[in-house]
Amino acid sequence: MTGSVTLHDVARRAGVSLATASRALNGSANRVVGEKLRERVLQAAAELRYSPNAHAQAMARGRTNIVGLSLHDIADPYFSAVAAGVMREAEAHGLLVTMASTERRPRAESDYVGAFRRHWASVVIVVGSRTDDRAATDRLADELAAFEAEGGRAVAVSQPRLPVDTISIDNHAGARDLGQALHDLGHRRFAVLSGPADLVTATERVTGFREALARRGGRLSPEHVVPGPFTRDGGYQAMQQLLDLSPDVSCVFAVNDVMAVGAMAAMRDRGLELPAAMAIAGFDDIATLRDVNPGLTTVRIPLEEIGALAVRLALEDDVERPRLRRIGGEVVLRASTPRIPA
Amino acid sequence: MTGSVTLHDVARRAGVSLATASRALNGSANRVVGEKLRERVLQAAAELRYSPNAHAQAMARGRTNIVGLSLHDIADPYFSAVAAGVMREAEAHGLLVTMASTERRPRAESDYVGAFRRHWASVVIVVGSRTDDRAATDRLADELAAFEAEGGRAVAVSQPRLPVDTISIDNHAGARDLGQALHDLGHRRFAVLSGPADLVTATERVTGFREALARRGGRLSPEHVVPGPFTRDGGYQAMQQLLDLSPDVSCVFAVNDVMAVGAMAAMRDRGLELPAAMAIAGFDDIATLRDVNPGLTTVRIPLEEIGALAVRLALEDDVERPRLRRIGGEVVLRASTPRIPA
DNA sequence: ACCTCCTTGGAAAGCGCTTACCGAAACGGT
DNA sequence: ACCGTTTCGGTAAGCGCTTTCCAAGGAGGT
Repeated sequence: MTGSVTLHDVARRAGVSLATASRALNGSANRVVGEKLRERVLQAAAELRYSPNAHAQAMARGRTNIVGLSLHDIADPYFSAVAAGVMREAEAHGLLVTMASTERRPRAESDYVGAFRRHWASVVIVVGSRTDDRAATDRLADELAAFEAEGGRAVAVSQPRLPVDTISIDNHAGARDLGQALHDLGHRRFAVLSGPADLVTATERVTGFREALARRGGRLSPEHVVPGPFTRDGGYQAMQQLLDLSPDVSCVFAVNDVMAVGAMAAMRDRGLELPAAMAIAGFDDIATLRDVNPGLTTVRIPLEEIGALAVRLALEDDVERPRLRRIGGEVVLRASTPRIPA
Repeated sequence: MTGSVTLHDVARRAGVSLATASRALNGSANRVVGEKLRERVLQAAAELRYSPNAHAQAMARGRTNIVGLSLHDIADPYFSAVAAGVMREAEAHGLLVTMASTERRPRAESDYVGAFRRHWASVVIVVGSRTDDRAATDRLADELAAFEAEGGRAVAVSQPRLPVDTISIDNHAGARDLGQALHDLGHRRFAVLSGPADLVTATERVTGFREALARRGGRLSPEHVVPGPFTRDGGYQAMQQLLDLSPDVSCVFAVNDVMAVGAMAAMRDRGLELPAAMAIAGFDDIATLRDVNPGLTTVRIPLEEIGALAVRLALEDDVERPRLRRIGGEVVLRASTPRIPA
């Protein structure tokens, strides 16, 4: 990096000192620069295409306007929706978002928080389901604590048990409501594509669903719970496995929309008619998937709003932390789960 | 920000000078620190949970490991796919990605490049279709030039006419190939949902498509070209408009997949059977939409690979710039465009 | 006319780090 | 035993900016 014009150059060209130039440019509080001088400085800056060095400013001021955002995979519409909310809100506050994809590697999350710490980010947001990996969670908790100890603000999304403000998606209640709604539609014989066993988000959805069935005297036999990756292909394969058992099932709950779409593809590839052959439901209400055919029954989570909320929580002053915000979901019934005639 | 431990603290605790501590920690080139001293420093750093201040390093080194990425809307799967590629490649090179959503505001792009410039980003990538807004394009070109003059590397994706390395998606050829393929399937009466008139990406796709028809002696009458926003809802509305004319059309080309899905929804809402009533094709081959029903015929663009390529181009040394890379698309025929019996 | 107070510009001290440059010690060759 | 080389630690000079402290000058009061 070379040839960049510094404040020094601006000051010289305007014939003033560095101090005056600095004050003229950021209109520093409780100090006023004379009108004509300020004019001169502004003009000089414009002529030179001066652009302040953010790092120098960060050093001198001791803080930055950076939001660090860590998520699993930006190509996943779940995360990109949250990211969109974060960015929208950050932009409204003049903050810049630095983002990292962990690709679900357990250690990456804490590594990235470390990177954000090194950058003196003012806010760090980690979004992504907690896993059972105890060591990784501890490391992350440590790193976040260190970050906050240095004056930063951290918010976790859907990762409870971290020592910071947390936005928790009520997977249990959402799945329970969904289960009840499906039961009310007349379904009795269920299967679940349950995702990875060590993903808390996935297991909460399974247990919530199971609870709903239990309440109504229903059942969910173990062979009807098929684990697999949390992805489209995971849903596809799990569904194939399920179909290989040719089970007596009228309705399948895939623990997220992307998996549900994979499952639908698997059914079609077997020549099964949807939704006649089997009803199917997902979770999340991913925007891009609202037009699949038949329309996918799901639980709507306000993902973008959650991202924005995370930023707002981080920016609030004079509150006691950590806080916990619980976000509920809303069942959305669509054509993929038709009513079963009594 | 306060209470952070500095290199000074580490040096003192290890009983060495700043220089030695610094050298021990980043194993600076051509200078070796004695084994036991290095050990001592590393241990002191670990004990204190030392985390170097990235801004101080940036200042002292005169460069950073930041990639600035500007795109229209991260929630749009097109952009999130490109972003995923950028992040994957950036991570492989130890770079951190700072991202900004312009929400399609013409000025935002240059503003953000300015912000990246202030941060001494080593790489800036701008992705998003160019519009006809001449003033905005000029400003952006200026800002990018200034950025490169200061030693940064910039890459534009699908925005030709910028004075930097450019990855250009061959919309024209892709749409032309698609048009030919559809013609070969037996379609003759076409309509196009053409997107915004000032979006070059959209207009290139329209003209490419039109060219294909012309070559085969086909036609595309003006009333069968319906403009509208580049979004799902834009596709929905444009399709409604088209259907209101109850035109004699057998195949509709929506200039991107998201619009095509909106168009499919509009058809369904009118009770039309897909694909029997009308064939439909899109563009991009968005991964999340590969499982819609009926499968959407489209032109596959390697979006993620394009993002990764952008980073690689920026990092290449000793090449003459600016360069232009043209990326072609590949027609993918699916069930949404059945063959018409002769 | 003198003094005080306020306004406003400048000098300089950092912010935390890297990296010449310098000097001391250790080593080997003769 | 002496001198020329290495080796390796320390000193200090920045990197570009903000901000405190100081000083100079002008306004206003008596």
